[in-house]
Amino acid sequence: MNIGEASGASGVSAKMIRYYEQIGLIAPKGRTQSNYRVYGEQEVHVLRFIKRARSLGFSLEETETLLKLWQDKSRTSASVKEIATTHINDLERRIAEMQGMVKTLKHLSHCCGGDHRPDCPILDDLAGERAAPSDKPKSGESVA
Amino acid sequence: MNIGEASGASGVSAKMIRYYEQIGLIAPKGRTQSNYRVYGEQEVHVLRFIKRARSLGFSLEETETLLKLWQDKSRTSASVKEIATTHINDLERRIAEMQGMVKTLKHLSHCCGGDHRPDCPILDDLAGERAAPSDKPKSGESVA
DNA sequence: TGTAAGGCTTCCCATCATGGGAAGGTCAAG
DNA sequence: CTTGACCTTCCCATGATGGGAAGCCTTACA
Repeated sequence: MNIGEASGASGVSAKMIRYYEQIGLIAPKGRTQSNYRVYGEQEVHVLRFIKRARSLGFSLEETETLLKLWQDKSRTSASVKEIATTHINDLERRIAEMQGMVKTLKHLSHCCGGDHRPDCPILDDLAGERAAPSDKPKSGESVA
Repeated sequence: MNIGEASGASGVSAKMIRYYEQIGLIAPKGRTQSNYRVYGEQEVHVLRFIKRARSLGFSLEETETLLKLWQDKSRTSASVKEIATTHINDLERRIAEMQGMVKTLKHLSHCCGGDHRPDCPILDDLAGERAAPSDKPKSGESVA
């Protein structure tokens, strides 16, 4: 299988397959005489594993760890679960951060006329003219 | 005011102040004879505006637009509100995406013993051995 | 007044994951 | 044998930020 076919079979772009090889995440089964990368079912399976891990938001570093655990038959499920749990916490933290932004922005938008006049609570807030007291009850601590 | 003082007064790192200048977002009031950047209250105000916009998740490009609107006294609040609304939608889309990941991961984690044994539904899912049917009712469409 | 510390300058590099594109070799079909 | 589609490597770009080096400037202190 050429890289193009492996790409089609795995959903990972050829560009990314080469990149994953470069960073040591994967390797082709071999090369043809003309230096073309050759892949088999095994390699495509690994690529699909990576794609799925990425789609769940794992970084390539985490994905690499998961990949090693997958291939290590003596792993413990606890070691995998720990990575997943850490990742869940990370996602939830980022979600909460963005939800805070949304909450503030919705409040400001609600207060903004959205008409032809220049008066705008959104700009007032950005400029530091406190027009949205409900979000920042204490000091000027950033949301992010 | 030197860049260091402007940084302290605005909460934007000196590194970032220089970068914002480089991309044309801001400019110092001037330079000293020895080529030091000089800032005034006005510039610090702009830096704080940028910082607040960033903390609400606006990109630098959006921030630039907001900054121009802020300085344009003939703007309409509708134009500002539109940017905010677009940004809210973007944030909500990303939040939903991550919530999907969390949902799947929590389900998998819940199914995972987290013990010393190697059996792990999380890895099984990544490997494509469908152990978590509740998330992917139809085809193999990625979450992301 | 000399010197040392610390601040400023520019320039280059790294991150993270991905894509674009150029220059050139290879393969398969016509 | 040519043409087009594929492959190779290499370089560059993204977005926002930080690190660090080399060298100049300023301030404070002895």
